[in-house]
Amino acid sequence: MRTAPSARSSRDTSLRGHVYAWLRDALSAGKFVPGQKLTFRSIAASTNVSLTPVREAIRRLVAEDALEMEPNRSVRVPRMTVTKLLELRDVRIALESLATGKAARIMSKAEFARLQKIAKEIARARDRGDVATDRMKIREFHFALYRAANQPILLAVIERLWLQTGPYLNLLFPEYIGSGRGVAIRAKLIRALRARNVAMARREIANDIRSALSYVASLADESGNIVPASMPSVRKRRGKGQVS
Amino acid sequence: MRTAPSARSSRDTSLRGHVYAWLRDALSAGKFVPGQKLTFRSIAASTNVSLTPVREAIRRLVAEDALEMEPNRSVRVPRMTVTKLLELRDVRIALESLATGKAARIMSKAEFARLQKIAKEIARARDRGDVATDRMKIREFHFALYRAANQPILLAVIERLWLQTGPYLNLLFPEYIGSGRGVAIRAKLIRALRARNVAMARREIANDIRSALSYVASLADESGNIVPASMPSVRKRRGKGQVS
DNA sequence: TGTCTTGATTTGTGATCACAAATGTACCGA
DNA sequence: TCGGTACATTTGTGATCACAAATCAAGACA
Repeated sequence: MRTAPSARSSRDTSLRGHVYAWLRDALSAGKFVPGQKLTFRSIAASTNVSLTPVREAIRRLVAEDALEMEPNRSVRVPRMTVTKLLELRDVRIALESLATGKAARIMSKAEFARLQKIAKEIARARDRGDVATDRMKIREFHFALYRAANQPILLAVIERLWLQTGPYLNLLFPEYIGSGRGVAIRAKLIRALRARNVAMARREIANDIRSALSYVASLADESGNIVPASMPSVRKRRGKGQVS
Repeated sequence: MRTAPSARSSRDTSLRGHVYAWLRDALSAGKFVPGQKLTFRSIAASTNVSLTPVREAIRRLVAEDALEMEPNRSVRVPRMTVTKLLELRDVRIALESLATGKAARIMSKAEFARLQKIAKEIARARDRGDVATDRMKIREFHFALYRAANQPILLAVIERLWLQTGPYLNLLFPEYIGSGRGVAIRAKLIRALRARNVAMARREIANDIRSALSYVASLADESGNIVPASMPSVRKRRGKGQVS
């Protein structure tokens, strides 16, 4: 297996690293309600550690824009808006095109094969309706590609952006995913990579990101807010973290 | 005056914010030797605070890749290499071109004027050989432009990248700066912006970054390391943080 | 009923302490 | 002279405490 969601903090044995991973995974999985306030002590209780490591973990997430810290010094799960999502879309297109272009030039046969294999696994998971591994494999596909570019700084920036896009990619299921748009693009992408056609590879990855995130953006309500799927039966005590 | 180096942490009255700003400015100014190990207690002593806020400030810098944390849990000032610098160059080109393109579309007259004014101030500082304000104004010019793009996420990412490029831009003085290459590009850039010529504006900002950072990269020694200028008379006790 | 005030509680911040891992140093044997 | 071991010191980590700012909950008054 060895999924290793984040390549950078793999072997972090510290408590702070543990809390960080716990929070990051919870955020990615959409286990928090956007706008929800997180208190240090409640997280400390959930993870069975003292305040100290919790504080440092939260501070890191804040630095990565995965959490927001308000002037009144309370931390909240960021809300997603169309504006923000479209901005993330454009930044991701710029950076992931760059990474794809670099990868197209230097990828090895083994890396082509790995991509192909992951694409097959995505198709298989999709056939049996396994949304969880479908999502995981999509992420794996993208990062296998970007890692092949051999650009650690670029990779780190892209990882942070994915952390922000976080749970909202769940909204692609089942409609967008079912449309087969992603499959077609991925096929063309692999073909372009194999041919070392840099321009075409860049175009395809850009298409993939653009169509997916534009679709998610189209799901916004009238006030521009976007609510992630797979949420934990929304808390009764509304009003607290909601409209502000 | 009101320089406000980082728009995000402007009004941070906390001790941790103070330490963060202190460290960030010291890093940007090249007051630390690359590879130098920083101890929590020494920074706490320098800033007259306890370990707690120092730890959180350092953690933030680490998250922003402005400091490195080794597996043996010691934090060091990152060393710059040609490889890293060229990667930063390409990422910066991608993102700052994007920001410039957006800005070109929506900039107001007032913002054009502000850019023009800063360009004049750069020229004036240069005439009197004032390197310090020259550098500061160049930064101001770029960020006035990027801020005009009205893309907060993009701006935050760009800020982090500049933090990494940090003191190495000092190496542009006096040779590259004296070549007048930057001045010519900036003039064309402003013209393109005024004409709302997106493609040309993007091309010019890309040229600016590419030529500047490629020049810095050319200053690397035979082993690929790059040493910043304006350093504090290198510590006698070598061997500690040097070649490893 | 709605608004302001007052007091109780929650919550983030910073300092301090204890401890273990990492580092440095002196001493020993080959 | 070189390599390794034992001990002392430094240094990051995590827990705990004190405190002030923020938040909440009643109660008073209009």
